[in-house]
Amino acid sequence: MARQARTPEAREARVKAIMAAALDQFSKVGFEAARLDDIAQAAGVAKGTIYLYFESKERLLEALVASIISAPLEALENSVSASTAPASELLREFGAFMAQGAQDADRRRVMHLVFSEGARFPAIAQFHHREVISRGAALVRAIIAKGRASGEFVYDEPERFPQLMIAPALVAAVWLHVFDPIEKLDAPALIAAHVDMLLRALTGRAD
Amino acid sequence: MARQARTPEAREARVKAIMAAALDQFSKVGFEAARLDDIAQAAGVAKGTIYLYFESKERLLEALVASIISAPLEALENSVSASTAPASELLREFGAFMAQGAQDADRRRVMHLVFSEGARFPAIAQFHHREVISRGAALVRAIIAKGRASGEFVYDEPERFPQLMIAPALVAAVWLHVFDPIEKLDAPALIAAHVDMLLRALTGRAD
DNA sequence: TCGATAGATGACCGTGAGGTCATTTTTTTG
DNA sequence: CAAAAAAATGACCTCACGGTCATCTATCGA
Repeated sequence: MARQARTPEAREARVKAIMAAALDQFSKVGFEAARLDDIAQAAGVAKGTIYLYFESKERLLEALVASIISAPLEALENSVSASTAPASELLREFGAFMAQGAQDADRRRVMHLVFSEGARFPAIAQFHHREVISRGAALVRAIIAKGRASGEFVYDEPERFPQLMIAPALVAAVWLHVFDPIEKLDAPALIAAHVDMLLRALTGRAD
Repeated sequence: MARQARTPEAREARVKAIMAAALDQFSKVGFEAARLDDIAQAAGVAKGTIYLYFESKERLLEALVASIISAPLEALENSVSASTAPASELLREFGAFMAQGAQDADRRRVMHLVFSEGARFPAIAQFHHREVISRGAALVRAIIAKGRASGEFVYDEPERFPQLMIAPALVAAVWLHVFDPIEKLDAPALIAAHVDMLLRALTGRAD
């Protein structure tokens, strides 16, 4: 096995390789069933090496989930708060963001992991709720409030239940993992249809 | 430990007890982590007894998932096909059915199990798709087609993506399992809001 | 060039769980 | 009531995996 120079970059690359391999395994066989030996092998390191970077299998999962979330939501938040576009346009942007997320296998796999194992790992559920769910919900609420204020939207139920906006992303994540071999799903089209429907309901018009 | 007479009823009761205990454990700690010893103890039998009724842990999971599905969907199908009510009424009925499902902890737990472990157990994913997903989708399609035919509905995207109708049930199942300790969700209200929104989009009216 | 130090390794340990089966208990039968 | 049959039991076997740590290796400072 080739050894690398001990630069910080090499260290980071190694951590990334371990996390990528772990996501692979966790996602494929589940957290419990995933074997550290396999993860180590896939990452090109020895099992002991994993313990130089992560305290335990559970911490590895946590670090992994945290690492995937990162910047994208923040970019959307900035874009939305800076924009002067009509609320319907912002909702479409949100939809495009979800569609993009649905295309990204890593993000989908992390989502599915959170939904599958989150109940058993409060730290992960908490983190995901704080960093993704609640931020996404706030964004949806802000957009709808804006549309209501401008008179563009005449209906505000989804402001009470922002989950209704995010639902198709969840459906896509679950479907692509569980039912895709049985029946294919065009996730971006699903999300687009959902946004379309939402806008019809919100504006009361067929545009 | 009390022994029971060997009537068929006793046998069935024992099978049910084992499956109930198994659902408990699988749902609480996941399939892999669930221990047969615990399931046996909770069911009031010895571990060996489980193997008199189920070939393996995996078969136990399959039997369990299959057993929960049962009749309720069929009742809804019959009710819908017999009804002469307007399509919007039928959609609300479907919503009520989902809301009821969201209240039933066992059904929710099975749903969550399927979504969590389904990818690893093709038999389960296949079964659930055939017995629940595709039947639910067909029902939604039929209702919307009826509404379109009668001129009641002026929009048909959800006919292409019946998943959009079912989405909030999935959201509810996942949310109640993963995020409920962090943020409560009123699942029936969520579903009602969703149906309301769907109807606005479908009819083009604010009723 | 040569210790010294930090990093990496993988054989090994302990534990715990799925599954088996000889034994025990209950029921049935003659 | 006794003996045979069926059902239930739980101690035990096997094996695999998370985690450890003595050993080895690469890098670096002098």
